[in-house]
Amino acid sequence: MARTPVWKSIAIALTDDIAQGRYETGGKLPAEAQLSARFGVNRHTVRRALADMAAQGLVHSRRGAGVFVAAKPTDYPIGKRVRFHQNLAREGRTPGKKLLTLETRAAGLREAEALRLTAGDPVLVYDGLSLADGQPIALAQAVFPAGLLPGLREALEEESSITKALKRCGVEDYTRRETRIAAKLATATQALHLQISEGAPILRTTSVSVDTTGTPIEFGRTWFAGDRVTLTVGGET
Amino acid sequence: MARTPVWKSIAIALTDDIAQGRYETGGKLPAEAQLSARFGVNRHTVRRALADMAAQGLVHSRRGAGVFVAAKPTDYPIGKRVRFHQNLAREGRTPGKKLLTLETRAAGLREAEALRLTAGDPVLVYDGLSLADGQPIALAQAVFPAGLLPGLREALEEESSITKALKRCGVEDYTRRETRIAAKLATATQALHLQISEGAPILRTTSVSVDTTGTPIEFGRTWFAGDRVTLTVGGET
DNA sequence: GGGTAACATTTGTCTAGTTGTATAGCTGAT
DNA sequence: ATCAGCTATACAACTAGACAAATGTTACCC
Repeated sequence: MARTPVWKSIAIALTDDIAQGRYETGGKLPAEAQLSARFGVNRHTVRRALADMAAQGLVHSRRGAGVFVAAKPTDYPIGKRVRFHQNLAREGRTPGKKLLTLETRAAGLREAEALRLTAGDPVLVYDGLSLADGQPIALAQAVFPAGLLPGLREALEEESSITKALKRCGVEDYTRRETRIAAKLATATQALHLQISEGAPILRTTSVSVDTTGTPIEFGRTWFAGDRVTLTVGGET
Repeated sequence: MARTPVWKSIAIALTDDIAQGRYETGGKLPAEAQLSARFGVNRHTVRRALADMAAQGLVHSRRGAGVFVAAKPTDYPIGKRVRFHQNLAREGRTPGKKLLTLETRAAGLREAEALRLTAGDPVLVYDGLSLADGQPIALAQAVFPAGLLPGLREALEEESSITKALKRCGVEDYTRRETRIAAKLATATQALHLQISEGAPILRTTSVSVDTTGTPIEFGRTWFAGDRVTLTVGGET
C-alpha cells in the first residue's frame, strides 16, 4: 500500500493551482522558500515536486529569478505567407520584437545565391528577437538586398514589423518561395538570447521570400526555442 | 508466565521518562538509533515500542525530523461565541496562525445559500492553519461575502486574528448561528498540513456566523486533527 | 543618462542525519 | 514443526543546514 508521497501531493496541489488559473501562464510561482512554508515542508521536498512538474514541462526555473509557469508551445504555421504578428495574435498571444543589430555588409556566398546577387553586393542584415507575451520565442535573421530596397534601414528601425517596413519601401506583398527546417542544438549565444540552456534543442528554418514579380527580397534564418514552439505546415495559411 | 516483551519494557521506560519530565512535551526524543544503542537492542525493537506509545497518543513522529512528545489533546469549546485565540489561551497554550491562501472568487451553491447570496457573487476565501504551541491543530476555511465587507482582504493579511480583522471592517460582534460536526478521514493534502498520516480521523465542523443584526457574515469549515483536539459543546461559552 | 558597485533574493548543489518500509534470517517457547 | 519476537541490512523519503551561483534591485557617481 504505497501512500502518495508528500512531494507528489504538493505537485498535484500546485498543478491544480495552475489549472485553476491561480498562477498565470508565464507568471512566477512563489519562491521555493515560501512554498515550503505554505506546505509546511522542507524546501527539498518542494524542489522534488517542482522537478516532477518541470519534467512534465509544466514549469521551468531560472536560477536567481524564480520558477515560472511554462507557456504552452506555440503553434507557428509555416506556409506561403508567414507573418509573425498574425501568427501569434491568432493564438491569443501578444507578439513583441527586440532589435538586436542592424548592419549593412557584403553578401556572403549563400546569401548572394538565395537573393540572386553577386557575392560582395551590399545587403542589409537584421538580427532580432521575437517574443510572445514577453517570452523569447525565436532568434530571427533577415538578409535584404540593400541595393533594391533603399530606405529600408530607417523603416526597420522605426516600424515594429518587417511587413510594415517592407511596405514603406514599396513591397506591397511577398510570399515564401521555400522554407527548410532543421533541428540543431543551441549555441551559448543563442541560448542566452532565448533564455534556454546551452545545448537545448532548437528549430532552424531557412527561407527565401519573393515579391509579386518573383524577385527574391528576403533571405531569412530563424532559430526557434524547441520547447516553446511547434512549427506547423500544411494549413493553407 | 508470559514474560513482558522487550519492546514493552522499553515503552514503559520511555513513558516513565516522559512522565518524570525528562523529555519536555513537544520536545524531541533521541533518535531511534541512539535509543537502540542505549537499550542495547535493534532499532526495530525501539520502533515497536514507539509505535505502541504513538498508538496511545503519547508521542508522534515526523519522518526525517524525529520523534516528539505529544501534547495532551486540546479541549476546544464550540458554542455561540467561538474565538480561536481565547479558546487556546484558556488552556494555557500559545495560539498561532498561518495564512495559506487568500483569494476572491465566485460563490458556490453551498456557500451562497449559507451567506444568503446568489451563486456567483464574489466571496473572499481564507484558508489557514491553526497552531497550538507551534503544532498544527486545525485547517480552517472561512468564506466571507466580499461585497459586504470591503477592505477585509487587507485586514486579514495584516491582523493576526479574524475577530480583529472583522472589527476593522465594522463588525463589532458576531456569533455562531449553527455548527455541524462530522467525522471524516484526512485527504493527502489535509494530512500534509496537519502533519498526520493520510486516512487519519479528522473532525469537520461547518458553521455560519452572523453579526448583531442577524446578517450572515462568515461561512466556516474547519478540519481538526482528531487526536489532538476534543470538541466540547454545552458550556455556555 | 548611463554605467557600476553593492545588496538582497532566489535557485542549484552538497553533506549529514532521521524516520518509514521491505526483506531475510535467527532463536526459543509452545 | 510452528510461530512470535527479535536481529541484521538496505534503501526510500524527508528534514536540516550551509554555501555557491545567477538574477533583480537600488543607490550612487561621473
